[in-house]
Amino acid sequence: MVRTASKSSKSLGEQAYSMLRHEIISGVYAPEQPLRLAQLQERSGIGFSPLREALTRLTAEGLVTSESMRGFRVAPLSLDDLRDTMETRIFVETEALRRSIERGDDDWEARIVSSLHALGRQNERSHPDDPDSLAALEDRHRDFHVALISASGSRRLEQIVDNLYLGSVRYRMPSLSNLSSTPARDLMNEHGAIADAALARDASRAVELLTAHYRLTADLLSLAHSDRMARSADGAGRWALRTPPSAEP
Amino acid sequence: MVRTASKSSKSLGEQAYSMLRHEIISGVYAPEQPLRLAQLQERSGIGFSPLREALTRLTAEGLVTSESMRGFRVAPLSLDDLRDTMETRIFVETEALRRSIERGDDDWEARIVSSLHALGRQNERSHPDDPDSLAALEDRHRDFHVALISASGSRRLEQIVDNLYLGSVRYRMPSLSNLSSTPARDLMNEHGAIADAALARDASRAVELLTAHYRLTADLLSLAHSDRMARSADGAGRWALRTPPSAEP
DNA sequence: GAATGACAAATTTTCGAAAATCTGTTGATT
DNA sequence: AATCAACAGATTTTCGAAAATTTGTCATTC
Repeated sequence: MVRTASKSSKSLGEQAYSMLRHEIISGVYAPEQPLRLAQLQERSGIGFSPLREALTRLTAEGLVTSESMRGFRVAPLSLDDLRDTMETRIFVETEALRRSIERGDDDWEARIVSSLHALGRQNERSHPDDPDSLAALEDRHRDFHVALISASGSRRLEQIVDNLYLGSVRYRMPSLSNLSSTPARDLMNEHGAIADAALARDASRAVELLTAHYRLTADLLSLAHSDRMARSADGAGRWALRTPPSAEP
Repeated sequence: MVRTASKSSKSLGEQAYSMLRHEIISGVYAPEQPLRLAQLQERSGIGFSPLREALTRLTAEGLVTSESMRGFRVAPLSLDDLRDTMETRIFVETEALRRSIERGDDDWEARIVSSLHALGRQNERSHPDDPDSLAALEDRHRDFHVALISASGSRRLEQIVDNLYLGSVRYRMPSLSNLSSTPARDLMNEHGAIADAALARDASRAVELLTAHYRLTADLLSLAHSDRMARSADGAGRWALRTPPSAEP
């Protein structure tokens, strides 16, 4: 029913993967909601095999859970997991940042400057009501953090960072519109300060700023998340943003 | 052709997954060797769909690589990756160990004692010529290291440890027979010392011992690995241990 | 009324063939 | 000789139906 709308060069499996990944991240499906193959096929026009492949991959990445003969569900969210994820990010990314500051060359500096610039531009351009622009903003945000640690010299560390980012972005998306407009927080300033410290090769300051940045994010997201939990306790405001295809019993 | 030989309660996809995982880890297939569906179907009697699912999952876990319309291959091995993986293990596991020593309760201590004991028993029982006993030894070894950090309080950290273990075990397997019989190394003593320090809540000593343990492992594996690379350069001793089903051009 | 079992519906999982894509070869052309 | 197109064979990817499994219902029994 809903068009797939993607590049034709990728296999259907890849298309299904990016589609589902995007939909889960942006909260189209509620946590723990079953992902039924017939339903997904209906929605996307993609057959069982590619859908299954995508779901298997998402399961391995932690966005989806599966039980042996009972199919797939959107992975749950919890305050504990949010905290754990953010603290682990701090632990891993500060190390990667230290190493990058130690080893970074001109290209690394250039990547930081340019990704920070792109983030700023998208930030001006983005509007809280436009989901596409928010997704783009999220991508720029990710690019910046990737750039910061891109001279760590450890492929493994970078993979871990990427995976942890994926684990945390789900908590951010639904409240991004709130956050970016919160006057109490000037994200661009925080990012700029981190970039400055990194470029000045001031490792301890950069690490300090990055840690504060993530701790603050964690706290704000915790707040937003417990709000949501509270609200979804009464039946009124359900979580799913679009097309809750069939309410759960 | 080759019997599947597994519990019937699991889906074929799961069976295919554990089978392939085991075969790749134990070096049945050479790194970079293409894994052709027809071939795997022949070998296992399992259909395309479950095999594909298993390969997708293994790809997400880093044991297999895939290119869009060219199928799957066994992931490559390299000295750089070995070093990176081991250093990252040190970084992550020492932190997890510190936290476990801080937070561990009676159950944690019991898990350490019992897994160390099981490791010792399997070590006596194992014979270098029996692949099954070596696989069992490897499992006990893993259990012990998992037990050490099992009180870290961070699910994410534990997942990362598990994934890194998977990344490193491939380097160990083929040379396990050499290693365990090397007189220069008394693995059981190393493990015992680590366990003692952990149980005595001596964090810095435990971390020091664990680091030395992994560094030594990394060095020995590096040696074994460059030996293999050198030997496989001339055509004679190919890498694959069993059934190189059809030589690559 | 609770528990049990049998049956029907819904869903996942698997298979085998068809479609799409890649690889290598042959032969014609420049 | 090098380049290229067309073709055949091999391989991956996808589809749709069949098989296996779980879930829900309803009558029967205790």
